[in-house]
Amino acid sequence: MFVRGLATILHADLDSFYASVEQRDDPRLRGRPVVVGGGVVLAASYEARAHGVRTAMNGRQARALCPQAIVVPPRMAAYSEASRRVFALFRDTTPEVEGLSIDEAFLEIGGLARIAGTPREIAARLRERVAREAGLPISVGVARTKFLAKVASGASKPDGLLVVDPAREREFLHPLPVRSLWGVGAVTAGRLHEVGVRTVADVAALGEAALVSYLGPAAGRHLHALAHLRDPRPVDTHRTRRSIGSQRALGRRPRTDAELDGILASTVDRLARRLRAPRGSDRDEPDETLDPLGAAGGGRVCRTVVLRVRFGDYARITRSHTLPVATAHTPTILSAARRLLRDALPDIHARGITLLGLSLTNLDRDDALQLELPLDAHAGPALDTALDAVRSRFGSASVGRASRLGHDEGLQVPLLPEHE
DNA sequence: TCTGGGGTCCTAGGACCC
DNA sequence: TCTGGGGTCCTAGGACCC
Repeated sequence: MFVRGLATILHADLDSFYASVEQRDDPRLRGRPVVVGGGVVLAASYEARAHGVRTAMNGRQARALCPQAIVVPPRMAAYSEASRRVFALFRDTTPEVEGLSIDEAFLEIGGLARIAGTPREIAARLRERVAREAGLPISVGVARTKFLAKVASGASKPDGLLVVDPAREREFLHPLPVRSLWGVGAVTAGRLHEVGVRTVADVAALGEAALVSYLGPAAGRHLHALAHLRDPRPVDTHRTRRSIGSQRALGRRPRTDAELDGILASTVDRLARRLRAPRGSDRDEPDETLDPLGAAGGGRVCRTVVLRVRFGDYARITRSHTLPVATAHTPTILSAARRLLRDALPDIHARGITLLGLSLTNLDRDDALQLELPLDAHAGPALDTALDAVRSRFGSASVGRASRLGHDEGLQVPLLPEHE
């Protein structure tokens, strides 16, 4: 019997996901080193990892480390389908699922004790179902907080289960290297190493003010809290996508302006289609994992267009433009993207270009009601009245991000009906 | 180590407003 | 007219994650 308020968050993480799908679908690959992706390693099976092959490593290096590796091209559609199947099992475990990526999610399992057993039993049953019904190995961590659950699933890999006893959190976490703190990458780890901080215990021994002075207010406070086992973030089932983007590496050879324009136009076309499509419908993006409203919702609109360029020397820049009104109209987005590219052309001519990309951000739902509110004492009551009206029609509604309508003209506030 | 592709969040400065 | 404080939005860059 477990006590509510102790171990209640489950982090589930499929093991070398793409490679596992390949081994599942082709028995000849089982037990053998498999590398997905030729130019760059997108995923490596544990047999390949044993030879030092790692994700994001370049293909040549991977083949040098493990000549016997079987290299297969990625099959994104198969991975999306596998992800959908596994997420259905997550949602069958608990309605409170927060997808983090195609192969990873948090599940809130507090409150399930009566009907489903202890956290360990729930986790073991989930792992067994994913193995049997999706044919994939999955590692699961269970703990009192998101962060500890994630560290636990990582520590249990591959194909493991680790439940962190709330009485032993400190002894589990403190010996780990700082790099295992969520948000500490190569740069932050280097900065901490400079001041002699190597383990989570070292971080915990530092005052919050010292961490803030090394790393800035957000990162400093965040790390201080994590090292002291504080992580109040709840499992958020309503996360929605904040941007969509696409980029293409171009190699080193020179490109004509016309070529770049063609790449830009096809990128805009693809992104605008993804924007307009009902969420959860596009093949290589299991959006519904991040957006449970996806199936019911309409399309989206964007307000900001971001051009991404990597020059011949691999230095990167971004250039962005925010439109006066949100849109999913291909020609509108394309003309904004073209203006950004045109302004970057002199630099591109001088330095060469090795990557061109575009992101669309400031996303909203296109069925949001754009409510215009005065900037005065009537705004609050007017918003309440409008929310009541939307809720009486749709059942429930939430308030989106407000934006200003010029100087003194008021606020524009999207009201998002929540179907069902 | 000669470097993919998809994302998230934070910071900092300038413009502008009250 | 000058000065100050507080706030938002936009842009650019950077760190980090899978």
